[in-house]
Parts: sequence; structure tokens; C-alpha cells
Amino acid sequence: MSKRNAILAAATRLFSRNGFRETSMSELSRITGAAGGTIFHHFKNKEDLFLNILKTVQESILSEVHEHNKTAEYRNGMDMVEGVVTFYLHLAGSMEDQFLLLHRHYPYQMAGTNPVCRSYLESIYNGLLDVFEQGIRMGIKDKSVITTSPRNTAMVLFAMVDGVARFNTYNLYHAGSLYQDLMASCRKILGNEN
Amino acid sequence: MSKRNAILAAATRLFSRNGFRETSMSELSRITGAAGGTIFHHFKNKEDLFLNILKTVQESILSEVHEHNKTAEYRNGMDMVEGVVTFYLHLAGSMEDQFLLLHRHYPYQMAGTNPVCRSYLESIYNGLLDVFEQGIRMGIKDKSVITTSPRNTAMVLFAMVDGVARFNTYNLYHAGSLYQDLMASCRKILGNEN
DNA sequence: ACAAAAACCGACTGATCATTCGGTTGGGAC
DNA sequence: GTCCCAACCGAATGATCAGTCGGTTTTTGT
Repeated sequence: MSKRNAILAAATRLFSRNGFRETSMSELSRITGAAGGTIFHHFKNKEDLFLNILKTVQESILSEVHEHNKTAEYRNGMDMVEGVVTFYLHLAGSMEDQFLLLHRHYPYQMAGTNPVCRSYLESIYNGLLDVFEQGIRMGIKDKSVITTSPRNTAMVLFAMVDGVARFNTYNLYHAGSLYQDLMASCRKILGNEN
Repeated sequence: MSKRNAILAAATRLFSRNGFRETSMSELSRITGAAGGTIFHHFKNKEDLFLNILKTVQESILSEVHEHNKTAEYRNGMDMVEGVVTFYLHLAGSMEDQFLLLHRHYPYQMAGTNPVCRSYLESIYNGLLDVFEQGIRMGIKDKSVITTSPRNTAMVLFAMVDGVARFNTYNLYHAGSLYQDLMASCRKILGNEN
């Protein structure tokens, strides 16, 4: 199991940082110390290796989010959404490679032809959107949030947060300095007046 | 000039839809009808071809935005920002290939080592952000917009709009159905109460 | 009309790639 | 002790790639 895990770990880094096509199996072999044949013993081919990585990305992101959601306590729905936004930004920093992989184009391209890949991606995005929506619906009930379409509002909110996270990824602007403005915008979108 | 333009046009499509690495010069040669040597007569190498494309992407996007900004008339700053958001979404649809190229990871990777590439990207994003900021500043003056940090608000707004546009690109969710919610969120962020 | 330059051609090259295969090793079951 | 299977190895393979080069055609300036 040791070599297999080493391959998975190194491949996650390489696929994220360099991309699928520009990661070579020989480089992966050199880095992990595993022979070329060993990689193909554990994984049918390069695409299969990628799918295995995407699967663990899905599992780890969703488990992190759900874990956070269980332990965190919120005063109301608005508070929950703010907590989720903050946690998402934190997660994008601590699981940099995994998010980098999701911010690449290859997974979505592969999803066009590979249903398994598509299901992983949908699971990730639906899971994340669900948490946003949950907070919004709670906020509607306790009057801390005002909106008529919880799902759509969740999507706009998510697009905003993920867009800011991507600014970081691209090294164009620093997301940290946007944090205050992002939270303020979030509160305004949700309609709380203070 | 004919062959050169044909190469540029076809390469823009291929780089956008398939990516830099997964676009081969032989495929480009086959599609355009230009011999392999002809491509390298017009462009030093594959990277040089890419930079030429990115340059025209920058020029065409910025000229479209500035053109729109000149002809459009706004009642106030809030109106202008709304117009810019709508126009940006429209542009992302009508210049699909160009935006797809910008939504890929390769340009930003190349920008890490190639200053020319980085300057093109910065020019595009700064140009777009400037237009958002312009509307916000106008809105502050005419009291249609309330915010203390125009540039940061512009960035958050841009991240949101671009994030929604990317949902489309990834074929995960349909941006059209989010338009109303996006505009509503935009108005709320800018602080206008109606 | 003609010479020089620019556009164009396609076969060739060496490097790199994902994947295969025949064989070796090591540890658990009986 | 020996059978078995999974983990592991690394040389070999055929395909594909970006880029080169020597030569031909077309355009342009005068």
C-alpha cells in the first residue's frame, strides 16, 4: 500500500500544479521511486489514476465541509452562511492542491465524455451548494436572511466566493485583502441591514 | 497574410477548446491546410503563437468593452455598473473562445515565467476592473451607490460575475437562469435600496 | 521584365510519451 | 517448506510531438 499511496500523493501534486497532460508518468515514477510498471500495476492507465485522485478529492473536501458543519454553532442563518464562506476560503488555502485541481479545465473537459468524472464533480459542487443553501434557508426561517430563491442565491454567493479564491490561484490579486469586502458583500446580498 | 490569419484563427479555437498542450501543430497544420514549416515561418514556436493569440484576445476584449462604454448612456452610476455586468455576460457568450482561453489555467502558469504573457493578462483584468470601478465611483458621486472601497468592491463584483460565467463554461449550471439573481445581488452589494 | 524577399512546402529528426511484458521479490496460508 | 498472489521491477515499443531545413512558388518593388 505504501507505493500506491506515494503515487497518489505525488500525482495529486503534479496534476494540480502542472496539469494532466504536462505530467508525465516517467516524472511520476522518478519522484515516487516506483518503477513505471508499478504505476500501471495499481492503476489501469493515466486517466484511471486521475479518477482515483478526483475521488479522494471529492471525499476529502466533502468530509471536511460536513465535519465543520457539525462542530460549528451558529446564532442564526446569516451567521451560518458567513461561517461557511469563511470556512470555504480557509479550505481553499489548506487544501491548495485539491482546489487547484478543481480550478483547472481538464476535469470539466473529461466530464464531458466520462460519466464517472462528471458524477464526482457534480457531487462536489452540489455538496458545497447544499451547505450554502442550508444556511440561507435557516436564515429565511429566523428572519436573518431575505431572498425568494435560496438555491439561486446560493449559486451566486458560491460563484462570488470561488471567484475570489481563484484570484489567489492565478496570482493576479491577493484574496486576503478582499476578505472584509467579500463578507460585507455577502451580508448585503442576503439582505440583512446592519 | 491569409495563411497567417487562418493559423491564428484555428489556433485560437484549438487552444481554447482543447488546451495548449493537447493542441498539436500537426493538427493545426491539417485544419488550416498550411504545411508544418509554414506555421513556424510565421511564428517562432508554439509559445510565440500562443502569445500572439493572447495579444489579440487582449486587444479585442478591451476594444469591445471601451466601445460599449462610449456608446452606452447611463442614468447614474448604479445603472452603469448594471450595464457593464450585463455587457460582460453578453461578451462572454459572443466571444466564447477568447473567454474560454482566459478561463484556462495555462495562461496564468505561463505568466509566472513570461513577463509578456503576464502583462497581457494584467492589462485585460485591470481594464475590466477599471470599468467596474468607474461605474462605482460615478455611483458614489450621484448617490446611487454606497461603498467605502471602490476598487475592492469592483473586484468582488467582478469575481461574482466571472464566477457565474464560468459555471456556463464548465457546463455545470446554466448561467442564463441565474441572470435575475445575479443582477439583484449586484444591486444589493452596491447598497441601493429598491 | 527581373531580381530580391517573403510565403510556402513536406520530408525528416531526435526527444518524449503512455503503456506493455516477462520476470523477480516478499510475505501470508496451509 | 512450498504454494500463491500481489507488489514490484525496468527494458522495450510504437506513436506522437515540436521544431528544422533545403528547396519551390508567389509577391513585390523598380
